[in-house]
Amino acid sequence: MAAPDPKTNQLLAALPNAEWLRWQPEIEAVELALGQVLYESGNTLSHVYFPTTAIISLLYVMENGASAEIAVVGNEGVVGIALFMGGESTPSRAVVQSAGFGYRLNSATMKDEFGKSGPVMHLMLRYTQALITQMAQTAVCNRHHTLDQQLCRWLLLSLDRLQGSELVMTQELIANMLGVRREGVTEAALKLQDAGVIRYARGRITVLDRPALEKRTCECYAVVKTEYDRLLPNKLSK
Amino acid sequence: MAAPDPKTNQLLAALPNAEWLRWQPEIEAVELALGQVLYESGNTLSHVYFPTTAIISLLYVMENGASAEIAVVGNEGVVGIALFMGGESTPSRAVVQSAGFGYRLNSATMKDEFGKSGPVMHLMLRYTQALITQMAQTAVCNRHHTLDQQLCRWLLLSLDRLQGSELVMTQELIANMLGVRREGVTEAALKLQDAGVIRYARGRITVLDRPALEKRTCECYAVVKTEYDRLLPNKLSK
DNA sequence: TGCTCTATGTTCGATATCGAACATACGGGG
DNA sequence: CCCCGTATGTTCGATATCGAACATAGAGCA
Repeated sequence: MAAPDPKTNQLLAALPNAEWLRWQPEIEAVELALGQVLYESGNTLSHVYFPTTAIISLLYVMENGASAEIAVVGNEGVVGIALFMGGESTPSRAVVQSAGFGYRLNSATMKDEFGKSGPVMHLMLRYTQALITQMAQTAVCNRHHTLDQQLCRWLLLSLDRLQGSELVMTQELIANMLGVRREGVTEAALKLQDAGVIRYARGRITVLDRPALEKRTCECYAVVKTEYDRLLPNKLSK
Repeated sequence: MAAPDPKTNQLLAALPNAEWLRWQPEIEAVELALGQVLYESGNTLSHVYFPTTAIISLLYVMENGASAEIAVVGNEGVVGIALFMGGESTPSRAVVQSAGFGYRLNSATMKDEFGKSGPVMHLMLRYTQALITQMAQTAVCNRHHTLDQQLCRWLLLSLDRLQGSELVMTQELIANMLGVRREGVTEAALKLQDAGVIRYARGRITVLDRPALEKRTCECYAVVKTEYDRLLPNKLSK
């Protein structure tokens, strides 16, 4: 399978032509395998990644090895904001949650472009604000909502970043993302399957009834979605 | 009580002299009363606030009225990052958690200064990255740690933003911040009081043994603290 | 002094999730 | 075709927190 058009990534697509022409020779297509680690907690970043068909999880791994997903990044975003935020690293890990393709840009070029201020900077910052909303809402959701609701939210956020309606993802992995036990995910997923909302088998989950998922999830999904739409309207992609 | 030196705020203190001289005529001292709302979810921000002695909570209020604190901002930071991130608003509310003073700058000036790129931008972005870490860690903590641990984390984060070791804060308010029931806070606080770590009475909490708090809290406190220290070293304040 | 409001303390059963152990079952490689 | 590893299903007691109701007690004010 060949790498998709770079403009499949919405941030790359939103670049004004002048910037895009400057970047074009620098960006590099990469295939991202399930489980691949794009950066490790505390390490200096060598590249930023613009996913096209892959989905990346930002997760925090605790001292005892348990983990929790802080945010998820797909073709709407970029992995490695610490680079242009000025911190160079973050205390989280970026892991490929769904295999696919993306493009990467070396850190020096990214920082150069960002430093020119202008449209690249504003685009990156608006995206970062949307990401902040996702993180904040994850905190709220972890506090107040049931595992059933959170699973729906997670499925919807993943779905929004995929082409079809099938996720290649075991319950075990979802449990790691949500920071709960695998058995809990099994129970919640069973309810959804019994209700005809999803169907799954051995690491493949198919969403059959998206509206039903939206009915079952908490307000957090809509808050995040609305904020992404507001900050990164698709008009930009034209 | 008079307003403290603006440079009590570490971001203002870290400004290079040229920027500081430009800002000085523009910043305005404000007294911030307990419970005062600096901005409301979704509203366009008219100012950014640099707390000196006050502490501000960023919290998300759910549809059903329950709330959860996403992050806390004291004299190390600034309230209203959405302004320079480009979003103008956020789906959260900023409330004064501890009365005190601060300075504010109107949004036009802030955006102007930020747009000049240079040191103001980099400072604001590094701060924003630290804030992102705090939010991310709040999500992790909400998922994995006990109320006892979270109360300790919360007390420590507040303490770091105060002068003395006394917090003016009822258990009811702490419960709102943490997104738990008041009774839960009472139980956790009782354990701490029985252990001689804190003492409290009718809305005043005194921390007697800070090291003990640090022993009882989870790793989240240290992660956040370390990241703030890394991104905003005190060298800047000189 | 006494009243009243607010802050804190206590108890109860209900519920969600955990932790662990074990059962089933699909599917690819030999 | 069978075996084995991985994915999923099931159960049980333990625990943390919830939700609600009620008890106590300091603090300010009439």
